[in-house]
Amino acid sequence: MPAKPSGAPQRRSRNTGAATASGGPPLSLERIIATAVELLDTQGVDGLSMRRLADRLGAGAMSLYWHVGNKEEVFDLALDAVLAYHPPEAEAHGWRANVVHMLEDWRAAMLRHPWSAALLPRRALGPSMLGRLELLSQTLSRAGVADADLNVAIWSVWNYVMGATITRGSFDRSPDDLAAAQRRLTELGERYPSIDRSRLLLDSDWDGAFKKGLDLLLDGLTPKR
Amino acid sequence: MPAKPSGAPQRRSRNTGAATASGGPPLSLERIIATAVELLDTQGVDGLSMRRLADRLGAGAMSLYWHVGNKEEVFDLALDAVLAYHPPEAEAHGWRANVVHMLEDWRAAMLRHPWSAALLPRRALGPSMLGRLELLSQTLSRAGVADADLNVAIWSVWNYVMGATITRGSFDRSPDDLAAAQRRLTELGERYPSIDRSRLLLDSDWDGAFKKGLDLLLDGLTPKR
DNA sequence: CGTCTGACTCGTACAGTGTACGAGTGTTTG
DNA sequence: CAAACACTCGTACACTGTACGAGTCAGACG
Repeated sequence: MPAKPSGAPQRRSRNTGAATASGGPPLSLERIIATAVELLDTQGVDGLSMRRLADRLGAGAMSLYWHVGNKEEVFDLALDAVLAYHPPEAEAHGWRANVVHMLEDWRAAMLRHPWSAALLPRRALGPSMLGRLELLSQTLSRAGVADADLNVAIWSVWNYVMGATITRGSFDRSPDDLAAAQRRLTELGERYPSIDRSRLLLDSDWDGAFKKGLDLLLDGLTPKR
Repeated sequence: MPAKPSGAPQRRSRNTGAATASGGPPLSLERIIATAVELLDTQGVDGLSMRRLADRLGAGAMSLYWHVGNKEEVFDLALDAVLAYHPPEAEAHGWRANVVHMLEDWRAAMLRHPWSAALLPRRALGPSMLGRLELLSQTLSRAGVADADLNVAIWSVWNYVMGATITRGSFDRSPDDLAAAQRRLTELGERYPSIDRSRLLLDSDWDGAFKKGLDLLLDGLTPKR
């Protein structure tokens, strides 16, 4: 029996210097995840296959499975890596600025890595997301939101950002798709006149709308001062 | 040359009565999509393969490709089928009730078909979604939202529902997963004290929180009366 | 009647996928 | 030295989406 208990994969990565067959740097969980993120950024969700990932690492496909239980875990870890939050060290701008910073950082991270929006609904909450939730929870609580309203407040803000990011992410497609959308929209002008008139899908100031809506929400959720 | 121009797949479905090899009812786009939804409901996103779908229809796998361009299109059509909105015929409850009804119906549909949340971020807006957007746009506009604020209002509400549904969807997992989550959460109580204290992930009254948050948003977005 | 055209079905084949299995390597420990 | 460990990886298998082309049948046209 070699090792590899499937119940709790170990991923110790002591990495005592053994290089891969092609002489590249040794495999490690960090390197695997970093390369996975790279691959996802350049090729999208469907572009990530275990073989391609291994190739980029100069390793055999099955070598990955020593460090990782299965492909899903690669997705989980890549997602979590990309969503990690490092709050700014010097801050005294008040609770609201902190919350807004964290949420905008979240949104920015997901837009920087568009595949994350497609992955998020499938995966459970990883440490990064839990950390953000915890921060949100603490900050709102400290801002004076009553315990009875806290959960509503947290989820409202959370959901808003989640939805805004996912919606937004589904709109920056390739120029081809964009041209097609333009064509289709004018053709559909009669069927969807109000959407057409407001140029909802075309001219929307996403970032501005995001910020405005968030402000409104926070105004409504926290005790007025 | 048989036919089948790949540029614009035809899917006419004249269906002159030719039955499938196994004697079942003939293939048609409607039957394919309905069965696809069935399969997605019972087996999830990964459970839908062209071969399985064809088997359920009593047809050969490649027969599907006469009616459908590729697998992605099956996803698109299934998603759109599930998200179609049929507003109640008799309504005079005012604009707000109409908006709320449509949004709750949307949320209910997505929770009834959990795979839809995973699919939505990947696909463009289909007719059903556009129809809902159009309705939302018209209703808010008629309710007195100024043109300048209209897009912000639409997207805020939209994003809220989207996020709420996706978040919520990622929490009703199998009993196994739920037990595991419970175990993990108490273990993580020290790392995420505020989440733990508020029992944010466990006891949350999702439906109540959804409605409250939505009310708050609508209050903030529409002219006060 | 024969032939033709188009609608539709489907068997085969191919390249690609995730990963189970087990043999291999080199290092550390007893 | 031997045994245990940490790790790598080639082969194999079941399964995927779908390109290709042959096959079936209904109705139209001569």
